[in-house]
Amino acid sequence: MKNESRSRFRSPRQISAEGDNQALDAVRRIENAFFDLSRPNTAPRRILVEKLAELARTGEAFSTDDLWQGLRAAHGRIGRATVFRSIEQLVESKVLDRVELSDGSHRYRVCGGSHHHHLVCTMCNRVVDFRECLSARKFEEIGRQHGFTVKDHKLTVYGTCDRCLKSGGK
Amino acid sequence: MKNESRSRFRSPRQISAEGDNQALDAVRRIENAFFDLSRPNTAPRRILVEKLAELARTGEAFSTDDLWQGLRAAHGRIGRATVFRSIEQLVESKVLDRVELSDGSHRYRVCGGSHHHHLVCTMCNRVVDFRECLSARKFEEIGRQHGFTVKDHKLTVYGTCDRCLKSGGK
DNA sequence: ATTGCTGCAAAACCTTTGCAAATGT
DNA sequence: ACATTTGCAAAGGTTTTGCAGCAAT
Repeated sequence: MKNESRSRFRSPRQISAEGDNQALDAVRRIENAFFDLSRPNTAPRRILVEKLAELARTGEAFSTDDLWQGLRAAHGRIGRATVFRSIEQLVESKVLDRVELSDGSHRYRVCGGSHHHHLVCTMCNRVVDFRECLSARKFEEIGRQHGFTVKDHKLTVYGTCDRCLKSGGK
Repeated sequence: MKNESRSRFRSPRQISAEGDNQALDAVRRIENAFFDLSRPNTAPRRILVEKLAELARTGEAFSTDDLWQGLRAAHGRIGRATVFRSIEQLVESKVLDRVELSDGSHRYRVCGGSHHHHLVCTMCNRVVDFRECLSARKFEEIGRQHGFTVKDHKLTVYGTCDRCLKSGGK
């Protein structure tokens, strides 16, 4: 079993300290989300936390199937249902974001704690965060104009990332 | 088997129509969308146009199943597949908008020709348009900051409409 | 006559559910 | 011991696909 030290994992290339902090923060938030909901610290959950921490570090977006494959590759014998149930809980706990791709399918992503939205490459499905948004006042105003009490919002921007542009428009 | 990202290109831009008679305009745009893609003016399509014109008038959001049920009630003998294929084409042609509800499911909606976004009631799933948005310059800037060429975006606001608020919290 | 659409049914896809067995506390 | 979670398999719901027949041009 792995001993969780605070030392850094080997990083393939230099990643900003901010990124590492975010990943560490993510681990804490993932663990909290699980422990808030229930007691048992089970093997599948430890593996999940480990995997999600890795995904938090790289910022990769993944499908439920990606995650399932990754988990069983790392540890075999993990049920699909467990993955679905965990993802559901973690989305609920605001640890994961559900991102809608341009084709209508979904990916998940370990999200930083603060307000942000997503920029999605329509070719490679890479997802990147950004912070720009309308002001809270603007949203209230939109609600007021139509008789709604605004609770939440989602802004997703679609485009092509420079990697894909370079590697031939296709 | 993997879910290969299907090459689904989004069509360029929407036509600025801004007409007040949105329903009539919608009929024209629906017909154009069909005729642009193919020649045959078939019975199912005429029924579809009729039904969609009605939905444009009421501004109602509908699921694929809603539409299928509505069509067969109105005319019987319409295949599910035909409905799916038509919706796909019409979304492609920017005649229909795909709206994501707060639970992740989708509804469709005949959209006005001009730029707009959606305000969704999380209780009754009513959908309303609004025009507020970030400026085009802002989107370009977001893209530039992350090395993306921005093509499109989607802003969805979730809340509770006053009807639902009045009729008890639930 | 040719071309492309349509309905049907089957297949594929993705997600949820039921339950016995395993696991953590 | 007890409560909860897990894995499995089956079910559920939705969307896609293959194809023979049909309709429009």
